[in-house]
Amino acid sequence: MTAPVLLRDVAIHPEFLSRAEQERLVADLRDCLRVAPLVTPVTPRGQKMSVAMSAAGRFGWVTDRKGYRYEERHPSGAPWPPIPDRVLAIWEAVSGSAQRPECCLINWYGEGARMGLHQDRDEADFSHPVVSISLGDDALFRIGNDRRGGKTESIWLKSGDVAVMGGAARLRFHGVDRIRFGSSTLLPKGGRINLTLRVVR
DNA sequence: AAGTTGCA
DNA sequence: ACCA
Repeated sequence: MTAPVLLRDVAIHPEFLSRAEQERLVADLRDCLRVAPLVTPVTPRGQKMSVAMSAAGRFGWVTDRKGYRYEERHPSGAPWPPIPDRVLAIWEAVSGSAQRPECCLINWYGEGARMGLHQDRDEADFSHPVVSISLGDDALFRIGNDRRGGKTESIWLKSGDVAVMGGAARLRFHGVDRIRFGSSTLLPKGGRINLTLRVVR
């Protein structure tokens, strides 16, 4: 395990997960997605997002014409599946938080998918970090400031990297500018899965 | 409002 | 690649 890299107060653990661990995680996630299939979310302004989304845990983050919020059920009406133990173990290893995450957002990036600069601020307590796990294709991650505007910095995240956004990084605007589609062999059809773990209440 | 585009 |  390599020492964490700091980028604008985000602690990035390169290659935190071995290839075998990544493969086991992907198998767990396939089980989750059978219960809670990926959906293409719509923003409150009616624009389709380019990422496909699902979740595990008590709460899932959702967006539609009504707004951004946490919901206890998938849009189908079914409860979200539990967060896999292997995912919880990563949180316990890096978060420094005594509380367990209540949401594991599952974002799937296909070719050309992006995530615009945004803040994670739909949670009640910002003293808990957000933990982000990268699986599959490389992603160009960008991080800025607590408010829109100003300088930003970017880094390529690779499969198995784990990023912790806590403290000064917790409310920074961040996003994904680009995916190097096909750069990893983890997912046979290509693409990237990002897991974000959060304490919601 | 977690998007999109045009321009430096 | 980056920003308004």
